[in-house]
Amino acid sequence: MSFNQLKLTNQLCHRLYMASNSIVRAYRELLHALNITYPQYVVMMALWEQDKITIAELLEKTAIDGGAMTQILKKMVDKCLLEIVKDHQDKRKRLVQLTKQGQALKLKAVDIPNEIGCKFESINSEQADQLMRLLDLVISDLRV
Amino acid sequence: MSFNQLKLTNQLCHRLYMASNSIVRAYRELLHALNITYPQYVVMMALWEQDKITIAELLEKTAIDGGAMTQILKKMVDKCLLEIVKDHQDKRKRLVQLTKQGQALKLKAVDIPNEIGCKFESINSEQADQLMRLLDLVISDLRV
DNA sequence: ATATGTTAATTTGCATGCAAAGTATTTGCA
DNA sequence: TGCAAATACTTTGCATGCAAATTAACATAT
Repeated sequence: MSFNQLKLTNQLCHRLYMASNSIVRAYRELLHALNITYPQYVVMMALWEQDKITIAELLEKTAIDGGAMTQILKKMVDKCLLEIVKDHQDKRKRLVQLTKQGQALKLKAVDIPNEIGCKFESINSEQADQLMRLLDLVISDLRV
Repeated sequence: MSFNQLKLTNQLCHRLYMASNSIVRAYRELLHALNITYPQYVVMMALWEQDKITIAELLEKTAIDGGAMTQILKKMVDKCLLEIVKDHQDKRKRLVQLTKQGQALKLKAVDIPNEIGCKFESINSEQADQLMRLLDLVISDLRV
């Protein structure tokens, strides 16, 4: 691998780091009205799609760290967005379930994707698609 | 914008979030031997390229948050990797300068880019280049 | 049936990322 | 000259991300 490519890889990683921070910052602004953070929004998205799933399934869907998830869910319970109930089949497991408030928040969040989409002025549908495919390669390569 | 594209944008953001976390995790492993974190490595990269610059310039180069930078530099001073000296021209400014140890670490870090590069098995040079260009668009669009 | 290993979650400790408030300095302008 | 606005940083408080250690509950092999 050439020197230039080595430098490219380093720069690529730095760009990914910058882009991710930018994304979270952009969402922060929009989510402020809903009083949730980006990781909390990701959790809500997962639950709006499929409610009453185990924490393990939620971890799988969101790719959020397990240790962080415990804290995040705790805060969301405090906000009355969801509740955590025991699984009587397997007492190790716990099920995450939206409250009425949590379900209702979906309506308030309906414009978020559009508002985020509007920020991507210079990226068209094909580029977004391509970017997504490339990111999947990165994620897949880095998965041990 | 169609529903599918809205969903795509959301997924794109999530992928960026996942990819960035994966990158930092991958570096963590490699940087463990050097006893520094990824943001600290980014600071070192900037200083190896140009030493004795102001904190503002370092913020510009690294895209690290100002509040975080103060803490990061403090830890790096504790590790004797760099020192912070006053700028006599403008007493508001402070200059960041590598110590001998900080300079010497460059040699130990010489293989890092290659080791990271090796992890990207399924991405060739052109794809990396393209990914970088797309990320620049994202970063640019999200910059207020 | 019991010891061992595996799973599902939580806890802890450390390092950011970021907004907002605070502290010096320096500039710019009336 | 004098003072408000702009700069360059630091501090504080809150929310993760992650590794490592723990706890509780299943699974399995012997």
